[in-house]
Amino acid sequence: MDIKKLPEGTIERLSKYRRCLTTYCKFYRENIFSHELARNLHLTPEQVRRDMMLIGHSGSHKNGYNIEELVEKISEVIDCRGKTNVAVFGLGNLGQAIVRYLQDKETRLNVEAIFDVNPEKINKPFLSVDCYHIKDLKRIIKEKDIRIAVLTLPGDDAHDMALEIAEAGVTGIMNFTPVPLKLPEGVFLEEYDILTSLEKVAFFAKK
Amino acid sequence: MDIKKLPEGTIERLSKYRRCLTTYCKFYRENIFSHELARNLHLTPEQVRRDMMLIGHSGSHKNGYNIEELVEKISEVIDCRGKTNVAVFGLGNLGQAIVRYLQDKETRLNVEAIFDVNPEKINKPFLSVDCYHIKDLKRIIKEKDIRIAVLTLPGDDAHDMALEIAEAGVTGIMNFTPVPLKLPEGVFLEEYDILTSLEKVAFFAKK
DNA sequence: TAGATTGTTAATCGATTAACAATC
DNA sequence: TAGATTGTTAATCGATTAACAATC
Repeated sequence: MDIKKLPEGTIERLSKYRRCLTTYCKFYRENIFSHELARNLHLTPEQVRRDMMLIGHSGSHKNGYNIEELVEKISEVIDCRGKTNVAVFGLGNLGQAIVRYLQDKETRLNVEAIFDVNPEKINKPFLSVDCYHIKDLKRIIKEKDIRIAVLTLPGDDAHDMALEIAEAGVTGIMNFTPVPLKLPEGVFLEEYDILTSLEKVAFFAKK
Repeated sequence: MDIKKLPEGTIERLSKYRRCLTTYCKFYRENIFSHELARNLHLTPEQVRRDMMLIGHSGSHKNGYNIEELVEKISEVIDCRGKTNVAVFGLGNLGQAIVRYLQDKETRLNVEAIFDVNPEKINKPFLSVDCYHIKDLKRIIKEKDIRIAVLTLPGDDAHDMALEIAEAGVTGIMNFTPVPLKLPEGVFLEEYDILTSLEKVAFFAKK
C-alpha cells in the first residue's frame, strides 16, 4: 500500500508507540503484547494491532511483538527519508521550548536554523543552533536543506512569512501562530492553536 | 440540546470564529457571510452554517450574520460558566509562553497561579502571577478556585502530579508533557504532544 | 487440549459534505 | 423575478470498534 495513505491517527500513534518503547520498555524487556502497549497509551489492543497490520508488522501469538524489531519497523515507516532538517521561526519562549525539546528527545528531526528579527538574538547561537535574520531565510533554507518550518512568530505577519517560506522550498509547516494559513499545494500544513485547546478544555470541564 | 454534546470540532471552530471576529472584523464592519468567515479560517461555508445551526444562531438571508450578536452568542456557549481560573504547572519556556499568551489574548481564561519546584522561581511573580511550590498545590487550588490545570512539567513525574491535581478538584487538564495520562472519571483531559505533531509533519511532507 | 494472543474482515459511529428548499 | 444566501436534512466518508477465525 502507499505509505502516505496511512491515516494521520496511525502516524501519530506510531510516533507515540516508538517513544514509549524507546523510553520505558527497551531496557528491561524484549517483547510486548498489544494490550500492554495499549494500556500505556490508553488505547485499545485492537487499535494497536490494527496499526501493526497497516504498517505490515507481525508479532507472535506467544510473545507479542519484539520491541527492537517494532521500533525498527516504525522508524522505517515514519522516518522514511532519514534525517530531516528543521528551522524554527521566532525565538520567543515557545521557539526556545521547541528547540530544547527537539534536542532532548530521541528523534530524527534536527533543528538546523533559527530565525528571528531581534538583533540581540541574531548571530548568537541558541543551544548551539545558529540564529539568523528572517530576511535571509531563502538563502539559509537552501544552504542547509531545511525541509520543515516551525512557526512561533507573532500572528501579524505569519501569513506572508509562511508564503515566503513555502516558496523557499520547505515541504512541511507546523504553524503555532493563531493565524490560519493558506498555502500552495504540495506543502503539508499542521496547525495547532493553544488558546483554542484551552478554551475547549474549559468548555468540556464539568462544573 | 445538551450543550455538552456539541462535537469537539465545533467547539474548536467556535473558538476560532470568535477570535477571528474580534480580531479582524469587529472594527470595520457589522455583518459577515458564512463564506467570508469560512474563507478566513479555510473551512467551507456549509460547515460554518452547520455550526451556527448547532448553537442555535441565525443570520439573515440578506446580510449574513451580525458580528456583534454572533460573538455574544459564541461567548454564551463556550464561556458558559463565565471566567475560568487556570493554573500553569512548570515555569520553563513553555509555561512562560502560555502565561504570556493567555494574558495577551482576549479570553475568559485567567492564569491565577503558577507552580514550579525551582526555588529561584517560587515566590517571585511572573507577569504579575504568583508562583508557588508544587507541594502547596492542594491548598492554592482550593483557595483560588482553580478549574483548569496546564501541565508543562518534565514528563517524569507528570502522572503522579496529575492525579494529585485531579484530586485537588480541578475539572480539566491540558497535558503538554509527553506522558499520556490516565485520570479518574469526570476530569476532562486534552493532550498535545509537540514531538508527535512534528514527526507527523515530517512524514507527510513530500519530497 | 485450553487459554491467550494475533491478524483481519465486517459493523458501527460520528463528523463532514452535499443537496436543496426556504427566504430575502 | 433572478440571484444570493441561510437553514436543515440526507448521503458520504473514514476512522474506530467489534467480532471472530487462525495460531501458538
